[in-house]
Amino acid sequence: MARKKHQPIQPPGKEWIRSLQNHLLGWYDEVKRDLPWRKDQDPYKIWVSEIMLQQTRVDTVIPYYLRFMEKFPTVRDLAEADEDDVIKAWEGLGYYSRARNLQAAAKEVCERHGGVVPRDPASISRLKGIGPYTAGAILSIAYNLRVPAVDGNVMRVMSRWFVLKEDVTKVSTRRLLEELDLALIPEDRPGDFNQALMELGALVCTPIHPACDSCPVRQECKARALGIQHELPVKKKAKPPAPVPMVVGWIRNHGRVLLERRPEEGLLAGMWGLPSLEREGAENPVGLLTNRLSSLGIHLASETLLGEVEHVFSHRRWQVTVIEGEAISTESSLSDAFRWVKEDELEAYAFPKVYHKAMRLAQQKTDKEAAVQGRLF
DNA sequence: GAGACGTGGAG
DNA sequence: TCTCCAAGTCT
Repeated sequence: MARKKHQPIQPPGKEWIRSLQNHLLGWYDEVKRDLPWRKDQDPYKIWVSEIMLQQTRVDTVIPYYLRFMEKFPTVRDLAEADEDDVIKAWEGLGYYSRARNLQAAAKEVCERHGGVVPRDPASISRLKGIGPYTAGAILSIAYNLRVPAVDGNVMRVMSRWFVLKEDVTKVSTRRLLEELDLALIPEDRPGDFNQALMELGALVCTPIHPACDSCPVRQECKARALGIQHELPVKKKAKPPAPVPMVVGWIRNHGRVLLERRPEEGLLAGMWGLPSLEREGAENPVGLLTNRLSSLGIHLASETLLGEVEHVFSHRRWQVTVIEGEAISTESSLSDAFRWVKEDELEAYAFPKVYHKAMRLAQQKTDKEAAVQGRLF
């Protein structure tokens, strides 16, 4: 069969593997970080931590993880929770589909697996949000099964060990590395070995300035021997986020603020925010928003252009014009996507970052106005 | 395979 | 300011 051809890799010998395992595990035993999800091998805890850690730094995850485990200590607590509470616990972490998928998978585990995280690759991989890396991580760390868990750290470290110049953003490269990684995992400590590999990537074999001089496996590293560790891994550059002009409204009436729920699909799916819409570059943002609101039966007594905030997503750059307005009346019936909420009850909602920025701007300006008024009276 | 999907920190 | 990234998955 015609398979895509990869750069040939010398299969490592038994001696080399043995030495690598000893150096890496010895180092890990000495310096591994004392992380909250490393206190035991509860598969649920490992699972939650691995989902949170997807594309997210350890330091960012820790406080979220602690709060999440306090709120949802077992897979059953999570399965039975209100979705809004789960999303609220995820507020600010990003990639919110992770939270929805995690809860959906928790329900699945309770209904079809008796509340026990499945321990076979096929079953666990069927759960929402669990891909090849996370499946491998949970199975090896929680159940000590000998399976690869290849993430960005592992790909970086291994591409340096073996001077692999394949583009690591390709699926085929990840699969090649999984094969190679499997040959390296010791029989007795698969979970520790996988974690040690990632720990090395996080603490020593870093993307920019790898600390080769203090690396426990520097003798095993081919890139280091050739002095080309900085050139690896090879990775295709991501496109910069495209600018998108937006209008967002801070619309009030008798101490309440108008909220809008975003569509179930796409960016910030299903989350609450301020009423917002895309605009073409040249359009008048104030008119655009007031038109939209009046089509909902919401008419404004006054409106003010407050300013701009910017928020960068991984693939989009929102350039947000923030407008403040006072609604005349709110008695018309709103669709489910809209809701008037008292200002002191806003904290019950899970807002993505971009709306917090817009709200901060609005409240700053509003406070300033109030201060001026206060001086006048 | 390529693009969607968040956020914050570092250099 | 800008670029790259951080324990990826889904469509």
